[in-house]
Amino acid sequence: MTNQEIARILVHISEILNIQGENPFKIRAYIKASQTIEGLTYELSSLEDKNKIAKLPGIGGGIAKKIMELLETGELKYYEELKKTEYAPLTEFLKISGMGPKHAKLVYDKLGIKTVEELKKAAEEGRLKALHGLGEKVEQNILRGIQQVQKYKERLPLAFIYPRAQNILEEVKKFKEVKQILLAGSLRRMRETIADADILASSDHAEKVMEAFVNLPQTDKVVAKGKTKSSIVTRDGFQVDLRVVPPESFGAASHYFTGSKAHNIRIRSLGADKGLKINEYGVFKKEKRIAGKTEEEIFKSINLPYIPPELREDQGEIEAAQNRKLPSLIELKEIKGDLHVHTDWSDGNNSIEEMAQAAKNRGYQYIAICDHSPAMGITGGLTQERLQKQIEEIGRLNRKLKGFKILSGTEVDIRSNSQLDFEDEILEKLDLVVAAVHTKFGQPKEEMTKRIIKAIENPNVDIIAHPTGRLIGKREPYQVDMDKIMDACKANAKVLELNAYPERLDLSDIHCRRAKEKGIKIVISTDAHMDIHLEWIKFGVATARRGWIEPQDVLNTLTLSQLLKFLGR
DNA sequence: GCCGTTTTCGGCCCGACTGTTTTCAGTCG
Repeated sequence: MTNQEIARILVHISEILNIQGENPFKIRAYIKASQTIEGLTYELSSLEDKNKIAKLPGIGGGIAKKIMELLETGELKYYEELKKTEYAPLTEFLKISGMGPKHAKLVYDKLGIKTVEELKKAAEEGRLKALHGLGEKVEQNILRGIQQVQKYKERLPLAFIYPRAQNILEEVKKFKEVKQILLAGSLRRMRETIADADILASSDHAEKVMEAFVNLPQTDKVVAKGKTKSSIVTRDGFQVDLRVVPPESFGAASHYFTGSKAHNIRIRSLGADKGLKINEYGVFKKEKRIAGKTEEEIFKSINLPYIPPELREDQGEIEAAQNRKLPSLIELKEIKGDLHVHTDWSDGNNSIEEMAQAAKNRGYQYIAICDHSPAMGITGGLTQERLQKQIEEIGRLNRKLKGFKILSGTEVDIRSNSQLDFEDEILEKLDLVVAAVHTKFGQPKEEMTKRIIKAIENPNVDIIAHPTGRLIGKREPYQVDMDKIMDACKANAKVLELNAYPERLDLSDIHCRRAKEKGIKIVISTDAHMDIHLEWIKFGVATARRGWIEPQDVLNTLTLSQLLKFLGR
């Protein structure tokens, strides 16, 4: 059983307990345990010493025992029993915005409603508002919530929300009452998917800002409007929350509004240990505010160095900060080139020269042209002859360009029989070889793992592109043993790509962290099919930062001469 | 259910907004 599956079961347990009205701290314990497991860089099933499970943060004897039962038998009696209880079906209701455990229990207890369909019908017929504690408004909210769930099932990709949220931020920034402003929440932490956008601003006239905010042209619906906090749904169909605090609280509020929730709980509880109350307005000793203007002040009040937003998941960053062992994360400005881009020679939209110029304009020293190989017929993959021609063309362009280098490369297909789609004779002539799986995703884990390892072992291959093949929200990763892949990379001094294409982000943050632990280099590449796609590098860097990656872990932080030396051609 | 050089029992982060209420419960982050 995978970590993902175990985590999902623990969350489901917490949801059932929640509706049953169990102790909230017990419910939180299951959620915390699930988060710990989701953040692990290794599979629990591969753990030799299962006694270590109970030593994981937030996991004690009780949950550890349950996890072991899941690992050993594939089942958990406690969970199976829980699923048979009458409230178990109601967890579906918790996905509906505005509906929590209390309302879920209420509609079941009083009306016997246990499916979303029945709930919708009852709301339409006006039977919910008759219940004690519910009214007209709640009934309408539930109806709207059901429609939302049906319309927007999943969280949206970071790269979709980010520019749109940035647009709204720019609009709000124009209000003259606004002093400071930033994107907060999971957007600031750069999670790969986003449920809603959080924006934080400081002002001495919060109510005026609220008024202007809900009247933005982007607003489709106003979900909530208060004195300091409002929520809208944009025409693009995602929710934006704006919170306004006084300028002297901006740092405290930035920290609070950035989260994660688990990180905040730890920080506030560390404050409480020192007799300090930490909230979004500041750090308070008794009634007296002792900090709050900047985020640094908040961390300092509990003797911690600044923790970058991307690390704030309570996945070890607080301990690392306490021990002064925080990584110095890679930054966008340290990227010196893009080592996986396409051109109009295959399925890209721009010429080699245009891509090179765009890279040069970004301040890069180099770019690697990696068009597809023949097996990728639909992409206009290059034949061996055309690849030879492309090498010559790149040579011509390089003589023309000053202070910039175009590397000739390929994204060669790893065929299902594990053969590469080009002969070694031509691969040898290239500056860089990126290999990738594009077909037969359904292969059994063993075969797929062997298939990729064979490519890693080819001396001409430098990089494995998008190593798990996932498309966020669209396609699950193919079955592959990433531990074995990483070990093969280590043994052969090969590099794993973090593909920054918005729907890929593959390697994931967790895999990055694993790769770092194993001492494997990664390369952050955009897989750009247009010059403007080079911009996506920022989402790749963000994902790497979430994976605790430092500049020395990343191939394309090398200068051109260092890179050529590394490639050794 | 977890956790602990104050503790193995008694704590467990903190506040805004909404709606249905006559002072607060529920939801959300």
